[in-house]
Amino acid sequence: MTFGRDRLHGSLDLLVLSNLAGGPRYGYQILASLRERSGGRIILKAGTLYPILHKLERDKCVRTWWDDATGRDRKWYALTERGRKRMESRAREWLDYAACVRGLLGPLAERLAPPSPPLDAVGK
Amino acid sequence: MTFGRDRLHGSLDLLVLSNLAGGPRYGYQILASLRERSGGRIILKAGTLYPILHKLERDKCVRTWWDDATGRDRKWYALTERGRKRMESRAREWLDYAACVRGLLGPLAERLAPPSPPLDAVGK
DNA sequence: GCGAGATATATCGCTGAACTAAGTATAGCA
DNA sequence: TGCTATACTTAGTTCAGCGATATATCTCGC
Repeated sequence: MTFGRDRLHGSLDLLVLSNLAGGPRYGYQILASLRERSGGRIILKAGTLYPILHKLERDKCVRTWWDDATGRDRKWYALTERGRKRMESRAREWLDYAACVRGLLGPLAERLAPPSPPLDAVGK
Repeated sequence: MTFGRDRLHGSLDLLVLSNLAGGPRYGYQILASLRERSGGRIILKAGTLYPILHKLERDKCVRTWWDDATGRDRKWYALTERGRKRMESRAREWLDYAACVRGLLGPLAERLAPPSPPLDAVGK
């Protein structure tokens, strides 16, 4: 199942920021990285990603430069200190909200819970 | 901290459905219930809730009736079987997405993780 | 008995994040 | 020579949640 607009809403910039936390990347690479690392469930369109990157750049959360050394013109993005801070606060908020929803779902969450701890060794 | 529009987006109907899973409620009661059970962090406005309830009603996910026995005119909402099914599928999707994001955040999530299992008895 | 504030529901218009769609341009391969 | 993948950009659309506003009743203090 691929996650749509409703699911992604409000967490996309966090996903992009955290993706850049692994080191500088160029746009197209971020698309592929998110697709792969999500198991093909987060498929961003270019028209969705680039405006986000432009905004992060405007906000000085990423620093950018062009590189055409490989023949291909690529625009690279690297997280700034400001970007790292924003990532952390956005992550904190997101995790907090997720915990809150889980709490509200209560037993329903327990029952459907499978995927959260992938290191669940407790035999059923 | 109260969660804003970006956080709530796409999970509000799930929250409403799951709130109704505890038994029939009327609109104003749902507002109060969500506010309290979230520790004051999910504050819905009437103008947000009622359109959601109307849509759930149109979709036959809730059954409704008016009751003025107490003097107050109240419109009660009860989950239908169809609504219960939608709640489950929406919950499954949400939990799945949350797990996916957690996975993408990786060590960042571990580091900021505190709130997720409130029943954490494992001594530190 | 009268105003203030809580209770209770409804609707309209706005905002902005994410999407669609379309465009530009080059590399590599059949 | 075209087709596909790579790589970035921008203009226009959609629609969920929000703010503002309207209506009406109940309760409490004064």
